[in-house]
Amino acid sequence: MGCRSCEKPKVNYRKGLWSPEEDQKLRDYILEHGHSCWSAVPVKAGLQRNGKSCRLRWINYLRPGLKRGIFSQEEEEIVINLQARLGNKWSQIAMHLPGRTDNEVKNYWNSYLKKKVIKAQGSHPHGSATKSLELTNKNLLNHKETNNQIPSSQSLEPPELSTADSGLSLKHSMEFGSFKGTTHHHLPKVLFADWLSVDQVIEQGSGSFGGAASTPWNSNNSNVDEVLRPGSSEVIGQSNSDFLSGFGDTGIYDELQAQFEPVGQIPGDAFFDLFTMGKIPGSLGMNHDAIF
DNA sequence: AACGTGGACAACCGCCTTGAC
DNA sequence: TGTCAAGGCGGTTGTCCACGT
Repeated sequence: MGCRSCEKPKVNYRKGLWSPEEDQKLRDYILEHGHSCWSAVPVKAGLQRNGKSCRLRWINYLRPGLKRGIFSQEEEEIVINLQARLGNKWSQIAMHLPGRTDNEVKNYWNSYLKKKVIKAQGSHPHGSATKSLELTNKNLLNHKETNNQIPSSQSLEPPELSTADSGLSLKHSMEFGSFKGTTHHHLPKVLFADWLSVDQVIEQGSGSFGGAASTPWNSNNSNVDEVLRPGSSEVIGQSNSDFLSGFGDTGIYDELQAQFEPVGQIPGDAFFDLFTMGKIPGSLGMNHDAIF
């Protein structure tokens, strides 16, 4: 872990929100060089941030494959269930939710799900397991029975095919009729990663895409590929492990880079309205299905 | 229209773990 | 084997924005 070869110039690190320009610099740098040493990234990328901040920004916001916006019913149930079993092990919980970060899961829990669970417990004061949780476990059991893909209480490792499962669930959640009503009232955010044509990347970079093609998430399983392929789902076949970390094949990333645009640069009125099939920026094309 | 309030989310802080030296 | 620095993670805080008064 330690990287003593890294230079550590004393810098007055910038704090606070990241500007689009900073995002651009960080993304450009990582796409070209990877991040073998986070402490070196800000220096080499020309950022007045510390390495930790860069890492966090990349993982939580810039990393390809991230899914933003409203949690689906299935995702919500997984969070509730795993939180009940694991406690606040957000990174572990996030492993079961492809495209979600621990920070996002944590925020969602703290701002919404926790209250929901407490409320459910309040309305069902008898028994530790609330009706909602019972339902959750039941649903998860059903998933497991049918797909054998949902984390069991015995194995808290990310299930090999959980992306496929989530993919199915998420696909289901995309159906208008099943769209979950939550307290969220924001329009879905669209990130640069969301319109990344990942299948193209995977196909072109098979085996060389930062090891992505050999991850359990998408290896040896055509179902995963089928489910996660743009057009059928919304996330790319990546786990929440550091995506693209330490890669060296810049050819692929040139391709990626050409497709990326930072979210901060998206005109506010240019969001693709999934539900009304409304406006879509011409530059985006339809090869991104990741709206949420 | 102005102000206050609360929710959502981004980012920071601090601790722990890991690995190089 | 001990020390140190980077990475990882969970808790907390800060900021922005929508909504109500």
